[in-house]
Amino acid sequence: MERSKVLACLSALAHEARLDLVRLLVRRGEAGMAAGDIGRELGLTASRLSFHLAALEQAGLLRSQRVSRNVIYAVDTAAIGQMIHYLLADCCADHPEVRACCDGARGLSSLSAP
Amino acid sequence: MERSKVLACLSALAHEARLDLVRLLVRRGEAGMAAGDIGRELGLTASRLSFHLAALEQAGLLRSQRVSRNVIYAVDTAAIGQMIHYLLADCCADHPEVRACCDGARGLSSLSAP
DNA sequence: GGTTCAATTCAACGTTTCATGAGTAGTTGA
DNA sequence: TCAACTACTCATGAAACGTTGAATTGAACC
Repeated sequence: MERSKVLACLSALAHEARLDLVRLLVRRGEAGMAAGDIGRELGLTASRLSFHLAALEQAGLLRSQRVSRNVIYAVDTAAIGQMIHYLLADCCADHPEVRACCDGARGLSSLSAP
Repeated sequence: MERSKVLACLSALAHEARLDLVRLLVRRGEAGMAAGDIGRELGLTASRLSFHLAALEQAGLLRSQRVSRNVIYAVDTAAIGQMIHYLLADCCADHPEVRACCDGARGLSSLSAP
């Protein structure tokens, strides 16, 4: 994944509502979810929802598909994975401690400090 | 790592100059780097540098230490790891494809498309 | 004490982002 | 075609962000 796209993804994820959106949609998997259902689930107004969905889709984190009246949204799990891969490999140069914290739970420095 | 802190980290990283800062400092490791040297390396003015360093430090991604006239900055690798861990585990519910893309290189959807 | 270097803080400005509500476009079924 | 429904777009104002240059603080050296 290119640098500019990673920045777009980070920017898109750096918002409470959009992190909730991704969290919800990841759990729905490939099947995805209709925009209206998402709005009801998360308590977002139609325009706010549309705004945030568009931001995530433009960043490449979501895909949408019209099905009759509804528009079904689903996460692009590969895009999320690639973004994280960029952070780990390119940005952090596969730093072992970053990997450890990422794979494990807390990280070495948290363990060494009481 | 808490949700609000993850949002702060994402927000801090979603900027070109700050991603460069982290990339540079990760490669310096524990030793870190003086603010002036960072500015020369990345071609940032003093106030811009200071602004971005403060943003990263406030998000908990950097630590600073005054040494004589200089202020030495170093990344908190555990914090980066924990942020990524949150994205993988909490936000993406340890989705296998996200993990695969993150550990591997490209991800399944990129492989299936030519 | 005074000077110099390093780094931060501050105010100002323009830009971008966000939330809201109203209005618009596309789809369905009678 | 019409009404009902779903989802999107637009205009507005408020808030946050990013850049700049000047002023300030802190430490070291004469």
